Amino acid sequence: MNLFTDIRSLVIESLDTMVSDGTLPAGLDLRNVAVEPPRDVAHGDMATNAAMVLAKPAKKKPRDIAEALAVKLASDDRVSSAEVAGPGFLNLRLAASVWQGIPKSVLGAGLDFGRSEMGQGLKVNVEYVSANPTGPLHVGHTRGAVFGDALASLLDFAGYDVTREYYINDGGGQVDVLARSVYLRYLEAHGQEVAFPDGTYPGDYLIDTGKALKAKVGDAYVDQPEDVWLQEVRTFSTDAMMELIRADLKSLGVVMDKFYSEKSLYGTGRIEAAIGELDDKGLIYEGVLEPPKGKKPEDWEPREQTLFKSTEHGDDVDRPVKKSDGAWTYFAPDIAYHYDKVDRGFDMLIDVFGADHGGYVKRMKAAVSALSDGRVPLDIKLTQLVKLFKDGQEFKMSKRAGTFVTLRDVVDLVGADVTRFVMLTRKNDASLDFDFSKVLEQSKDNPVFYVQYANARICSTLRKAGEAGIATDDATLGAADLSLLDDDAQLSVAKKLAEWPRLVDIAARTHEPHRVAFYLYDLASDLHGLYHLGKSNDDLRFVNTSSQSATHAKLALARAVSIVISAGLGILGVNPAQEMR
RNA sequence: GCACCUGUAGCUCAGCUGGAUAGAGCGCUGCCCUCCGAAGGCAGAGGCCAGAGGUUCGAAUCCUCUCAGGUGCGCCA
Repeated sequence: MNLFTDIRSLVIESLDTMVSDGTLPAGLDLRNVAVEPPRDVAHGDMATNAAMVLAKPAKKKPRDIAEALAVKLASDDRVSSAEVAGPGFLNLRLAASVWQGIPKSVLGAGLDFGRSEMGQGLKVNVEYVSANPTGPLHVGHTRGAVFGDALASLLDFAGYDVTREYYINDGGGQVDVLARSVYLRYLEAHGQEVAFPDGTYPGDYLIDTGKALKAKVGDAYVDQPEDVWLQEVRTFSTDAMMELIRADLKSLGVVMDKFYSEKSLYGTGRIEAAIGELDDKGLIYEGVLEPPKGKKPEDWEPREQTLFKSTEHGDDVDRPVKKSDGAWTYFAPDIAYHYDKVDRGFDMLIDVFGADHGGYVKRMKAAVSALSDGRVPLDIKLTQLVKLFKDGQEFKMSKRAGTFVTLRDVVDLVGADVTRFVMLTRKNDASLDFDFSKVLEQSKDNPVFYVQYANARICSTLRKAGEAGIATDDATLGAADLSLLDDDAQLSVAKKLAEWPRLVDIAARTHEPHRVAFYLYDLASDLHGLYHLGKSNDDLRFVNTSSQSATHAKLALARAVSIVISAGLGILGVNPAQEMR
């Protein structure tokens, strides 16, 4: 249920009757008619812009439309008043019983309250992380992982059929580099002195992989030429790295539905098929690209390459799919991979990239647009960088300085819950400050704590009530007489709860899970405020033994808040704490 | 040079398919614990929404240009 869409339906129905009784002309476009919470609570519970939107096409004054509409709306039981205000807003106040019914709805639906049909079961593929399998995940990947995972959960909650996917870049030159690096560690495991030249990965994390290789093949590759061992060591190494990465992700609570290997595209004709598809559409040609103006590479030479005419689908320049030596560029398998996603029947694709891949967005969209004839939308979300702080001091990551921070470091230090929540307290396209000291602080300055604390408070209150002999199970609370919730402070919390389904729709539509985090903070704030009113007003104390029925009603409201916090945190992948320690 | 992202209170940031007097936290000032968790609450001060044009009933939001910061720009992925 979503009260805002319910009331919007009522507005639309009323407008329809106004059409049939001749107040409004037929054939009006009602799509821009909105029912929203007003910014200022003094304006009522909901406002509609219907009169202003329709004034011009209906050739009527907005206030005239609004007044006629007000009469219609006021006749509905749910509406207690409808007033024309400002330039033609219609401010609605809903009957207290509507708000009093919200906790009951929440208790009835449980964690599914707010679940939406918006997605209509459409198949969505969310691709995220997709880090090169050459080492452990670092902080930058962490943000992408959390963002993608929360977005996937959000879309699931909004009624989409979601697949979480990781694209393994195991087909390019960097896995050769990995294989050579592991080979050096392998030699080291055999007691040889090794040096790591430029173009190899000197990180300690490959020591174990080298030993594991030794355990598997013994000395079979020692002092052998590269063509003997490269292919096998490459497979062995990428498998090992993916095992590492899966474990890293798992420590964050991220579990993928599918890992898709780039390598699996080679030698199977799939790249050729994808490029062939583009060729059939007349989008592939041989040509020479202009050098970028103002930043000409020093070794620039005009060379003929196979190009994709991405400019026909919104890109700025055409992009090479083959190198001048005839080998595929990295773009070609990416095209094939996205072609495969389209082929698997997804209705919508989402890619989550780091901001440093921003230059890649237009060509990828162009490719999907071309391959699906514009049928399948691709949204690419870029996650901006994470700046690390300790005690307010920024420190830069540097492998050389030993301040390279991995995902695992972060999770070990502050925990998966804190990591996830903090990563979502900023819009994806804004950079994020992550202060190791601050995120562990137990104060309202720390939103993770603040939201957790609200839930813990409710759980504590319910526990206390139970100890006082008051039944606190959901069935009892759901049957409470909620008309006893008649204070404005209580009703405004119920109103905030009623916004949850609407927020889910907005966040899912905009692909912005951070909205959930901000909503939860607001809800927590309302709860804390209401809680404190109980300090000075016994009637507002959740547990007040002088009236058992009122206590049940108030606990129903509190429990409903707890349920929505739990559901919201669930989307973010954060555990709702029952108590603070 | 071009593309993308960002610019909102002293600081860090929200701001709904364009809506009414632009919000929150920190910091600052002043209050509130015999009582459900004060790890909290209430109130106050603080704004040219980077700047300039435009679109319209109405713009922080959409369009154009300018400025500032970030990211990237064939044969790396």
